[in-house]
Amino acid sequence: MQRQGYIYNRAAANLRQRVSSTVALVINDLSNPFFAEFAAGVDEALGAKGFVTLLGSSNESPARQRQVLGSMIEHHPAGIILSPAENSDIADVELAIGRHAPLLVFNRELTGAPVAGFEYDFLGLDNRAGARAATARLLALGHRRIAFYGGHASSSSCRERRLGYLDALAEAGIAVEPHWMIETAPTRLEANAHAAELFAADTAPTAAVCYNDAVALGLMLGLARLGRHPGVDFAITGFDNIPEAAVGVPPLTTLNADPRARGRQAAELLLQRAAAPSSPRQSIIVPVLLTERESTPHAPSA
Amino acid sequence: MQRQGYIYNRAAANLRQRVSSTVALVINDLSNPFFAEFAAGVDEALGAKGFVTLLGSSNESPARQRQVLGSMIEHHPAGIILSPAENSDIADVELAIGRHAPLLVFNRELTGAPVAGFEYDFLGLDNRAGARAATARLLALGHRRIAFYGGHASSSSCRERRLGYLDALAEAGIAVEPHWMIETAPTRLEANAHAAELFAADTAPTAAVCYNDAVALGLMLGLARLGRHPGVDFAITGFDNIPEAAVGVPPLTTLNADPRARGRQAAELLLQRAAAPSSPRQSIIVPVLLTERESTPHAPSA
DNA sequence: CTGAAAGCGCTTACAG
DNA sequence: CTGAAAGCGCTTACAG
Repeated sequence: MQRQGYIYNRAAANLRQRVSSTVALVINDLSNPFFAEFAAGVDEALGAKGFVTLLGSSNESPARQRQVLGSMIEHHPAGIILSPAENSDIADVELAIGRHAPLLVFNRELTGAPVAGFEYDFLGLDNRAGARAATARLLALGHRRIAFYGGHASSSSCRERRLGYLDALAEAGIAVEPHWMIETAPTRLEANAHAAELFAADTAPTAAVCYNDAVALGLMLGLARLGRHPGVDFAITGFDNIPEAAVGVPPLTTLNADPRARGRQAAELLLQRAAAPSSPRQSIIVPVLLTERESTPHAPSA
Repeated sequence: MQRQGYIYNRAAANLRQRVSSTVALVINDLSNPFFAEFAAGVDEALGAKGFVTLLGSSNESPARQRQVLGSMIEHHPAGIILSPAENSDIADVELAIGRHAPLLVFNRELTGAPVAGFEYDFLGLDNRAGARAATARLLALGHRRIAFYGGHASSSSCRERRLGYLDALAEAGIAVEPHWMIETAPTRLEANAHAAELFAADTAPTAAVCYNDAVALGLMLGLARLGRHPGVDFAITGFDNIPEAAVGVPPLTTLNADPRARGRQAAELLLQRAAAPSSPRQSIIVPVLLTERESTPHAPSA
């Protein structure tokens, strides 16, 4: 049959059968290893089920995201997996895709008021419980002055992680000093630059729960610059468990989000949803587990 | 028109018009930042021209790559951008996609004998000239014992980079000691583990040209473990200029491959090709420029 | 059971 | 210039 170079035309078949063999994947930032791993996981699971991934990238721009979604929806995908750009509105997304394909939102909640009749599934990390576990571990190691370092409070994941941190401190009966909560862009560079703020007052922390691994690695550099020794006289935890975390100096204690597994999970949830469009929407919050490495020494006995 | 939720069916339009608005992108390893950036660049440029990216991932497996290409080709893309898995054969690729879509190969040459009538464009980096420039710079800084560190000699990019290194040393009239060429997997972890091999003989190098940035960053950790101080008593260069290179300790002198720009370039080349299917095939080798940072001190004056 | 016809949602070439 | 018909490559429901 195909010895003469015949190639099956799946688009024609899909048109006739009124089904789709594609799934759209729209990512806020492919150059972030966390999302790149997620995309790899999605593609892996979709490929295994015979689906092809339509890739789109929003670069954290809601305008670009709208455009990309609009272009994707014209290919009538079986579903859409969206890791939203910061500050992307429910109403915007609804406008772009209508109700023509099931939507799975990953990692961040959409902002704005719900739109009547527009529903979607959600897959996210248990940011609050994760940050709480990291903070609790530092408390168990004897730390009493613990900072929450990095991230933008405008992002839902940062707010949730801060809550978990506050939960743990409140439970231990510790009042948080204002200068223990330091806001930075969630990048290595910015985290490096703000390290000195931790030591601006005399109730300086002996440990920091960082917003994510990039921030934690940046803070390590910043501390070294200030003559401190992370993993020796200062304890640091991260969030995500990116590959660099294990090979940092010192190796970083962090929360394991396993983005590749999340990608596979997202793909499977979406395909289930596509098969059962009217069953109730789900919101799945995945627990994240602490992976202990050498960056979290005991508190100084002083 | 679309107030009532009408959505244009581009697949039907493509079928009727006998054109395609998709391009397939098959990547060997999305979790490598270099390729993730490349993918982001491709998607960006394709999106701007109204094309949608079909994403596939081979995970460095030629078998999986064949399968992915087969599944992509059924969607009749306007073209295929392939960053091949290691050891993927021309004949294999031809079998999977036939001559139904123009092919652009990125970064690595396909292996095996050419297949008559099966042609493709190629976009790659000037590995040889790049490595040569890095080596020449180390020579200019006074280094005389320079290693080539990391990478698998079975990969064409590693062989090419080694040739550039040898070019520069030969030009300077320096004979290479066997233990100056150390093979490791191209990862941070492996590069870290083999650092001691540099100092196994008494003609130990004072500098190393590394296969890529991951290897260079790993080697830095390994040197620190051995009580050496990269950027002070040992010079290191990388290859790629991944984001981590600029924020390492010390910041890494490296060759700027700008994968995102390569992605945009690949997309544009492919669309040109799709518009002019019969013009002669091109092989474009992009120069890579040295970005100097603090990891390359002068040779010790001893 | 086999084979010709109708139809998915578009676009285009052709008749009125 | 407008409107109905044909056709892209498939699948499916129906006639023989």
